[in-house]
Amino acid sequence: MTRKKVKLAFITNDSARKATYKKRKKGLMKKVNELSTLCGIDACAIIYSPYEAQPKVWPTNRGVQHVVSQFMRIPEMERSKNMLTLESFIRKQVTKTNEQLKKQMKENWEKEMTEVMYQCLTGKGSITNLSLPDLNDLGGLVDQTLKHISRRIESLKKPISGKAVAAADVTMLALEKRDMTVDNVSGYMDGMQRGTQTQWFTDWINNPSEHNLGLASGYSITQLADNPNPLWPNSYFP
Amino acid sequence: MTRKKVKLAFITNDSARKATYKKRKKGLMKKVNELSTLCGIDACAIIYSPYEAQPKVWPTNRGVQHVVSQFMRIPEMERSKNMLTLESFIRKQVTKTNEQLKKQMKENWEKEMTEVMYQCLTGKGSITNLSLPDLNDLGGLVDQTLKHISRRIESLKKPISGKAVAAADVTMLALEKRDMTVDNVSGYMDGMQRGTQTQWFTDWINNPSEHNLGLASGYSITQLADNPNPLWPNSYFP
DNA sequence: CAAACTATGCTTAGGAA
DNA sequence: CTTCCTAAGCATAGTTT
Repeated sequence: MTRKKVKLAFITNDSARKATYKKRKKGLMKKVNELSTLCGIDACAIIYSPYEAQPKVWPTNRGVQHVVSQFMRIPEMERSKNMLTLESFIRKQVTKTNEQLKKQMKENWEKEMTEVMYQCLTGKGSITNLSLPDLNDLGGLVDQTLKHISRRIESLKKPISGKAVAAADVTMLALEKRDMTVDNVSGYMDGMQRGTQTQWFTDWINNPSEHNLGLASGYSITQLADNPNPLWPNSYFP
Repeated sequence: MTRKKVKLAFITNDSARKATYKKRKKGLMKKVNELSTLCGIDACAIIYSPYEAQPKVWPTNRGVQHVVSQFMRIPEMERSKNMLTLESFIRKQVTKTNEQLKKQMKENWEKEMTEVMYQCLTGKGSITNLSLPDLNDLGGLVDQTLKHISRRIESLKKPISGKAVAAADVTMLALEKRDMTVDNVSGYMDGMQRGTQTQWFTDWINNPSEHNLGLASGYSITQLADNPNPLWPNSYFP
């Protein structure tokens, strides 16, 4: 029974690989729980394996349970103090989650544009074969952006009335556009691309690899992979 | 140098705990990579620690890299076909991400309300000691909701002009509210709580464990844990 | 197949620099 | 607070049941 130093490479033997998988998965699970318990932190592991239909996930739950039980265990007198701690904690969480939200919205928008671009590239009916709901979504994104820009511009000017009127104008304009027919909306989108998005689009055409297949521009794949909060998997096999 | 069998429990000594954390985190990282390499699978670990500002993540990258390289390797002639596949894939991703976005927004909202509630509970100046930016955020959430509701109501009525006018009204109202003083906004928020959120708050007071400390109501902890794409962790130590 | 076993190599607690 | 060191304790490859 002489065991060699295991070579860190894919195990070609199917049964041996599965055996190793099972053993190491168990070990990894144990390690995650130990780290979580010993250091009082939240941790989880996610394993996408062909051996199990669903990706295996181990959140420890401990964190949540601990927070709840600990909070309930302390005397009423001291809760007030802890509440403040909890409160500031929650506020941090809110800020953090809001940042994630922004990132997601940006990603979403870029993905939608990429979808349209693929359709243009393949010439498959260009934008007219987009579903009506999709077009509405795109329209929504566009007028959201317009609104945002208008507000920022107008917020540099003083009068409140001017503010409201400007925002209202944009809203009306946006709603008007949203009510256009499919064909009209297509034309509208074409206009948008020429006006605002053509540059990015052209860049993408000329050098698609640099734009990471529709991932948010400004994020390289490496950066995305290092994202501390990945929505894993961000990619799949097409 | 006699080492005892380590007791599997929270390490109270701060420096010892941090040392253990660092060592074990490194070890866990290695284990995850080994499992991934040996068995040819995707795996990642997420550790939410107080020792690092951002949660530490190790996605294997393998999935993403494989997708990209495979796509780039196929002949130009066939790309068009794959693009369509990719396109439908992207569309699915967009839908998925949008659902997550909704969940996050819901979570955010509940968290914000929880924060306000804690302040009310502890009586610490009720809402007046919220920072001005925070109040603006809250106001933003409120007028976003108002806008959304108004749009849905108005979209049931026919005329385009009516639509635009209603949205414009809401926008103006929202902007007006946003421009109120801190004191006025506090009163405004108080009104909101009494009117809409008191029930949830009361339920939470009576049975906090069922509400999971601000996690989106309707998600049990178990459900959240089984989510294949968890934004882990949703909780921390206060 | 799965479970048990066990020698070997790896991880890591505790101390030292 | 690091980094390095070492032995105790653990994980697990290969084998047997």
